[in-house]
Amino acid sequence: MGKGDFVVKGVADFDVGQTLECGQCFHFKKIDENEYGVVAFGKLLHIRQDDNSVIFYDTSEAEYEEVWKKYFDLDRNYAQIKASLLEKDSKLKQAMDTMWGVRILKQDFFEILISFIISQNKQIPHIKQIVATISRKYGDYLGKIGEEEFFGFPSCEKMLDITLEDLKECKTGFRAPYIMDAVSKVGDKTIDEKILREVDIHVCLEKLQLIKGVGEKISNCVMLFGLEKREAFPIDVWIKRIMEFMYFDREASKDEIATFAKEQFGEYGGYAQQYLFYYGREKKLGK
DNA sequence: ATCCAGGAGGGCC
DNA sequence: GGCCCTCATGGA
Repeated sequence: MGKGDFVVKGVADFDVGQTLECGQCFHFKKIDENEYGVVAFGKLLHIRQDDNSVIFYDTSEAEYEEVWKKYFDLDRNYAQIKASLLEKDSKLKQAMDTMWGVRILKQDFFEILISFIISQNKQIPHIKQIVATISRKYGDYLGKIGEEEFFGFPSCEKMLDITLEDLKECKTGFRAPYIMDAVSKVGDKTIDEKILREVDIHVCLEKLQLIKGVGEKISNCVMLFGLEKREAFPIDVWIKRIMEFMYFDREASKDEIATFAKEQFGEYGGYAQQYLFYYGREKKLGK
């Protein structure tokens, strides 16, 4: 009764583990080595990779084309992106060669917005836990892989009914009123995804920061991971340390780093950021 | 135990 | 503008 498995062979510049574990996504569960359960856009995917062939379990070709190929950004030429970055900056080579299989996911705007509001002053495992709790309590049940149950992230409409107390029960702490504000502003179209996609990065940054608890860093994450603005360059504590270590050899302000990154990486800022973030964090650069 | 985590708001100067 | 404190919670 399954749709059958869909297998993609000969994929380049893609590693499912690296792509999911690099810190851009909080809604997945590792099943085994190179094998994951992933939730996105109200669907559950069971995926596994063996070298350059990727198995999408119980997935039709149509669903792959419509949903997962886009989600994993598989129709983009990363070899060209890497070459362009390297042409200007050979320092990226080691990070890029190590994290060669990272692709930037095209995730849902609303889920990314709420997830990165949650992310402030928290470690990645705990962010994942809170996203899972909110999904379990307020999202739709999507199925299970083994004993693990998966739930979709609730829509904005559904979250409009949630109270501050409900959110605090999900361990969101001082972020609860921030989430309430985001839900309300997306709900009444003060924040409109369609418009945000059309405007340039500076206007987008301003609009996103109308939400309480959303500053420059979270806005840049939302633009990069949820609005496909790949020039965005989020600067968090890690990227700050890594950039200081690799390019400044001294302390540098976030503004200074942002200006440098724009000049150095340009339209590929988001890709550079992701390779550097993941590599630097794994190697504990600058710590 | 104290410190810190993919930050941001608010008060102060 | 910059600097400092605080926010709720859990892991090292």
